[in-house]
Amino acid sequence: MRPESRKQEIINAAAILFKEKGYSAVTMRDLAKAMGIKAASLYNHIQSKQEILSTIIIGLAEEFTVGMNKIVNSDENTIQKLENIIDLHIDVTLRNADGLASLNNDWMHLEEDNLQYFEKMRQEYEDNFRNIVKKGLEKGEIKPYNIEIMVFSTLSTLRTLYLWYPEQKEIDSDILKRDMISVLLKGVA
Amino acid sequence: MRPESRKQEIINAAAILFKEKGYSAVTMRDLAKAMGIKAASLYNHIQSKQEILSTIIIGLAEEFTVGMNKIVNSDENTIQKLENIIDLHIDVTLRNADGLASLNNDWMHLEEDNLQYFEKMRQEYEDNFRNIVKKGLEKGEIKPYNIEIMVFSTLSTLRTLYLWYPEQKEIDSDILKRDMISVLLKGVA
DNA sequence: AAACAAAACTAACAATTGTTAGTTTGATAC
DNA sequence: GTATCAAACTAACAATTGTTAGTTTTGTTT
Repeated sequence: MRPESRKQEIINAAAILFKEKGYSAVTMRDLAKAMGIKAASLYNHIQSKQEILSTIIIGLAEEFTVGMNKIVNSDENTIQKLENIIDLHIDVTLRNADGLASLNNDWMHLEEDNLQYFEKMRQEYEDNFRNIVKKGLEKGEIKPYNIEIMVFSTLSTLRTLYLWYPEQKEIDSDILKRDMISVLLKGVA
Repeated sequence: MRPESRKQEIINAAAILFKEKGYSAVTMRDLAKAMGIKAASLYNHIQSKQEILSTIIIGLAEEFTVGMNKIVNSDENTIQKLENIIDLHIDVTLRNADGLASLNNDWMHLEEDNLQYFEKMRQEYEDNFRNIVKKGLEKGEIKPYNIEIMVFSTLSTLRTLYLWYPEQKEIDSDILKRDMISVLLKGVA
């Protein structure tokens, strides 16, 4: 286990606090206390509170963008693509559940350039998702319900995984993937 | 349309701002500006910023509690009960989408008594939901997937409706209910 | 027109915010 | 043992925060 840089330790601690109270409610003094140092000392490692937030969010957003592009450019069928998207979300969630809280709830506190960059990535991600569902519907691979409702319900479940999965210590990640695919694609009734 | 009290107007304006930036990032001066008055004038109508938050959240939480209790105590079968829960969420979302943002994202900023009260209601709501699914599974009315995954995926979709539905002006609420029930209960594949 | 209440205002407060400047500590390298 | 450098510290700042006190405006009722 290679030792993390002090900067990364600070970012990890911040992600936990941001998850608990949100970016705006966490002060640099809160973060310093969590690290066992004084607030001013944080600035030996980071440039600003904003830098912490953008590091967390932009990194994750780029992970999703890269993952989605691979899936879009593959030659698998619709169902397999949807399964791979579910996989992607579960993988990222297992690796950085805390950061996903910021991605989901605090992206609007990003400043100018990063905010635009983030919104562009999110838009493209949703468009890619929507197009996969649309093509699957045309090819008859999935049922003819309203596209927006299918996209929304699937995406909102995957986006909220970070809140729920870390609590469920009993469930193995492979079992989660299997049952998640079943529930999202085949329904419960 | 009976004229709303000034207090209620302030609470509605606050809910919109809380939805956009979160409770902690909205200042009383922001809220005053949205109302076209000065911050100090707000205090002729409300007691504190905290009172605004708790009014929004506790009211909604009680609506869900009352609605869920009616469903639990009805003698309908599992699928019908799940349909009624979907209905409940859609109804509340249509009536107060802005307030639901606070319920979902800012409940942790409630203070002592209200925080405990809220957490108790949320716990009981989730327990009721889980028990309905569990009973349906025992009676063979729904498929034998992992209960937590079914509860979580359904609930996360319903809880996030507020983010999405107000944007979809094309979709009629009855059609939404029908397709939502289809997607959540019968799957897409 | 006088009285009253509702709702706005100005001015200020004490506390907290992110951040900077300058200094001290502690370990490693020479 | 001295130089070096990362990483901590103390002290302070200007701005912003929720809120209070006291006053003026506005509109309605008598």
